[in-house]
Parts: sequence; C-alpha cells; structure tokens
Amino acid sequence: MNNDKKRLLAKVAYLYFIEDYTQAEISKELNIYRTTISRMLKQAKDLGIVSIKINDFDTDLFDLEMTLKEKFQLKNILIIPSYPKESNKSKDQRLSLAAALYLKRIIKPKDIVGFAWGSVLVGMIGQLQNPVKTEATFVPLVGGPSPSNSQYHVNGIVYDAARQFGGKSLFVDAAAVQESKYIRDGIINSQYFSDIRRLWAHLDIAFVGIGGPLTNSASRWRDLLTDEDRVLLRERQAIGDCCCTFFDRHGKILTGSLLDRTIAVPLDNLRQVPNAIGVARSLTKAPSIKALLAMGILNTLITDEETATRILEISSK
Amino acid sequence: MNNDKKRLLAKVAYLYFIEDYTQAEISKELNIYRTTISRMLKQAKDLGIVSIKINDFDTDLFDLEMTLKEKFQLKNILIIPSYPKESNKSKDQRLSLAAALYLKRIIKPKDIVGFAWGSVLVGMIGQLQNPVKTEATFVPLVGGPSPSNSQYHVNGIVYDAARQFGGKSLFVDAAAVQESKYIRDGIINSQYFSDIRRLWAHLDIAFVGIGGPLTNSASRWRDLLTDEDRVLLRERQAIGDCCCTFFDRHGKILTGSLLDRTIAVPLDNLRQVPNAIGVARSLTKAPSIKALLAMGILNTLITDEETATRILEISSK
DNA sequence: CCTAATTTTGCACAAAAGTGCCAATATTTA
DNA sequence: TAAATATTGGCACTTTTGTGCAAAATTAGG
Repeated sequence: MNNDKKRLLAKVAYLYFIEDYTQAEISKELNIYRTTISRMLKQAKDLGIVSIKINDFDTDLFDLEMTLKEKFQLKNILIIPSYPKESNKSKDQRLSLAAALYLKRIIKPKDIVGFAWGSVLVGMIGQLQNPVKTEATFVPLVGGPSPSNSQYHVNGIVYDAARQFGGKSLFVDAAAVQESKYIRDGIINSQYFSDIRRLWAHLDIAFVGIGGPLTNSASRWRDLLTDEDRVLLRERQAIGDCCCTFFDRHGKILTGSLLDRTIAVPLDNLRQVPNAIGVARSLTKAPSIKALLAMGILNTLITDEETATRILEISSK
Repeated sequence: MNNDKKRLLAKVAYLYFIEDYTQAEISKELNIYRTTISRMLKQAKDLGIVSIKINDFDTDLFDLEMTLKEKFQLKNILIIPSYPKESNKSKDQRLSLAAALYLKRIIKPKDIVGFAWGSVLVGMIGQLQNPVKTEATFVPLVGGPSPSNSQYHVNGIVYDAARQFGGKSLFVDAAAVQESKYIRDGIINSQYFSDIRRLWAHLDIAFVGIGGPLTNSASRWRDLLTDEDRVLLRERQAIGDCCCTFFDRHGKILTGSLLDRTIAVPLDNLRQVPNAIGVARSLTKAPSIKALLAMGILNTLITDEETATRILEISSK
C-alpha cells in the first residue's frame, strides 16, 4: 500500500468521521466518485486507519453475554459488572436493581407476572424509582416460607410489585412444602387456588430465583424440608433448585415424595412463558444455574460477571 | 447522565461501530425503536462515548489547506508535506509529481490544457506512470526561453504532455520577451499564432508556475530581460511573476514596455479558466505566491507545507 | 511492447440512516 | 401531586450509503 494512497484514505476518513461530511460532499471535494468514497471508507476501517473506540464499555462483559446467550440459546441475557471487594449484600442489591429495571422495561399494561422465591427477588421491587402504571397481575409461583421467615414471604413480593406497578396481586396461603401429598393436592385443587393455577398457565413474565446446593444455608425456605428430604436429596445428588423444585447436575428433576408435597409452578410450565427469567448470582450457585440453563426452561438470565464467568468455566470442561 | 444509560449508549455504539450491526438489528435486539437508535448513536458521539481516531493523518496539514483555501477563496488546494533536510531538488520533484497526478485526475477527454513556464512544471509530465488516453489539446501559455535554455522550452512540456495523454500539442516559435512591442504584436497577430490565441480563450485547465523576486537567479527565462527592464522592475518593486508577467506585493500588474514586449496569456484571461492552477514552492517565493493568490486570478494552488505555512504567516501580519 | 489477470471505477438499484412531526411516556420540578 | 420538561415511539419521507455487475484501468507476465 502506497503512502500517498494511505494519506488519501486518511483524509477521506477524516472528512467523513471527524468533520461529518457526507460521502457525496467528499466526492465533490476530491473529485472521486461517490461509491469509491464508500469503498475507501471501508478500506480505511479494514486497514486500521480509522480506529473507533467505545468508552465506558466493557467488551469482556459483552462477549460474556454473547457467549452465554449463544451457549444456552437464551432470548436475552443481562450481566452486571462485578467489583472486587464488594460485599455479597451489595452485590445482591445491585443485581436486584438490575432485575427490577429489567422488569420495568419489559412489562406491558396487562401482563401476568409471576414471582418465585429467591434471595435476590426479595429486594427487587423496593428499589424502583418511578412508578409505572399498569394493570398487570402479580402472582406467586410457589408457596411461602416457614412462619419464622414470614417477612420474606413471596406474598410480600407480589404485593409490593402490585403497589409499584399499579396492578393487582394474588397471594398464596400455604407453605411451599406441605406435610403430605394429600394436603398438597388438596390445596392445589382448592377453589381459591384455581385462580392461581389459571394464571400459571398464562404467564407473560416469570421471575425465578435459583437455589444452590443444600449446604448453602442462606435459604429462606429450606427449613421446611424434613431430615428425610435432605437425606434423599443428598443421595440423589441434588445440585440446586428453582421454584422449590430440585434437580441434579444433569438437569434431571428430582421427583418423588418431596416434589409431590411441594406447592409450586411445575418447571415445565415455564417453557411456555415468553419471559422466563432467572435471577441469581454467586460462585456456589454457578453449577446449579448452569444445570438449570441447560434444561432449557428459562429464556433469560440476569446475573453478575463473576457468576457468569464461573458458569462459562464449568461449561467448557 | 445516569450511568446505566451511558452503558446502554456504549452498547449501542459498540454494536454499531465495532460489530457492524445495522441500526435495525440493534433495534430488534434491544427492543428500542430504530429511529431512537439513530438518535442514541448521535448522542453517543456527542458525549464522547464514541471516539474516532484517524491514524496516518496530519491534521495540521489539513487545517493549513482549509485555512488557505478559505483565505484566498480557492476552489481547490493541495499541500504536500515537507520533510526536514530534504534537498530542494527532491522537494521540487515531489511537488511535480503531485501536480502531475493532480492533472491526471482532473483531465477530461477533450480538454484544452495550457502550460506556462515554471521550474516545477518542467519535471511534471515525465513522472507519470500509466498513460491515460485523451484527445486533449496542450498549448503553451507563454513564449519560450532564451536559446541557451532550449532544453527547458515550454514546447517540451506540451509535447511531453501530448505524448503522455495522447492528444495534440501546439508550439510557440518565439521567445517570451521580444525586442520591441512592434515585433511582439506582429507575432501575436500572425496567422500561426491565431490558433494559440483562440485556445487561450477556451482553456479548461491552466498550469502556471510562479516566479519569485528578481534576485532569485534560478529562472530559466529571465535572461531575456534587458538591464533596463531590470532597473524598472526594481524601481516598481516587482515581487514576482506569473506567465512572464510581473506584479508587485499589492498584486498590481506592472505594465509598460516589458509587458508590451512579452508573449504570454494575459493574466486576466486566467480568471475564466475552470482550473487555473498555480504550482510553486519555496520560502523565497512565498510573498510572490501570496500576492498572486490575493489577485484572485488562480483558483487552485499546489504547493508544499513549508511554503504554505510561510504564506499564511505573511498573510496574517 | 503487447496480452491476460487483477483491480478499480461508474452506474443503477437496494438497503440503511436521518429528519420532522406529533402523540404518548417518562422524569423532574415546584 | 400536578404541572412542566424531556424522552421515546411511531410514521412518512428524504437523504445517504452499500452492492452487484459491467466497463475501464492498472498491473503482471511473457
């Protein structure tokens, strides 16, 4: 490539990108055919004569999004940056906010929005700044926690959401895990529950948390499990849960007594939901999140950088 | 400006400028209306989120071109870079080449192209690489030098040009300065000269050199001047010449005996020429070039960086 | 110096981007 | 909380840009 030519390309690029000439103006100015200018500009880019830099933009984060999106066939993904030394509480809070803003962005006037249990979901709604008025319906996707954790009740989430977004909310009056299949079935089939079941079949948006391994003690609802349940889960190598439904590392849902006693939307239902959104973070949950994503139940993931990185690491092995 | 918003703008800019998405694709991807994307991109530029840098581009040189172009109301300008320590011969040669390429770029099939005397013009044509076939007519704009400088005869230039570009050339069979007005008028009005005069009236392109002060001894034709002429030119403060026509620093053409004895296209004729191109360089000629430009006779200048800089310096005083 | 191969142009047409307008939303301010 | 201000959505329309193809120009090889 001759030097004069390079200078000419640079001049064209300068006029176009810096001085905001149109290609036609440059063409006239330099007596070069317009389409040639177009090609020269492309060439100038290719040769690196034009270098474009985007500030305030983390390419790595974006690549991470793209890679995961592709890998798990997601419709959407949102990864927020991780800052070193930040407390877990703060990390959760930022993730909550991101999820809340995401909901605000995608919610439509008459949507049916479900919430399942999840440490991050609890903090979501409170962080929103400006009320958006809708006539949406907010419905729990699972039963509540044990009475001692009532301040974290899933009913609270849907209630807050309805207040914030101006729609209405339904409550569940039952704990997530019941004593027997008989009672569980009784509740599920009860008159009052039929509204919820109907809504579960027509969800537009579902926000679900993702639980990590049993050893993780942060859970607000797992005190509902019996010792027997725990033994079984350990035996069957439960890796995590979603909507109080446990699965193993291969994405196999752990059926049996526990599941039969659980009040929650069936995971398979979520496949039909236009926005089935998982919200979770932390390195210990990464394997669980990965397994769930591989099941193809969710189509959207909201997480943070460190978690996403870990998910990718364990996926490539 | 909120930080999330900034990140969104950055993301849009990234997709557009780096990943070469179309605005429509981004719109679809992010669920944002296409025209909004267009506006976001503009905003991202304005906010400096997108920074575009042109490498291999000398902004100073470009600014110089723009400034001079504006100052002297030129249609076109070409300033080639100056390299320190380069010999004058080499500088002249590069300028010649630039001028030759410029001619090659603007010449059209049936153009009438005139050449006047000028140290740089002589070297022009020889440097062209690939012949371009035209049916152009090449005509001298001035008479020739003294017999002892015949190898630099203006006829040589037009002859070379015609060979190169495939058209025809006309010659002048007279020196630029004659002994008397009587002889000059005789030649000008002669039958053979009428072709040339006709062409002078219909020039499409005129290449003219620009001469510096009399003390500059490099001239190839000034040995035609008599001692008397020189005294007069000094008295009237000639600053330079173009087409063997002298002018002073105010752009006043020095009329009188000398001009009456000179065989050359009248400078005023050049005002009508679509491409009236001055080609000259050197610091000593700068005042002369400046004075000529100020006369508004030329509409294009081809020079080098150091000369252009000097012209600008003496213009701003 | 000529001819074949490759590259560059010019052109018509297709695709993409920008603009002005107004209504609908969203955000900020008082 | 309401009014004021700013932003986005939606649309028709114009301008600008990109592309495939044929012609011209340049380069490379004999």
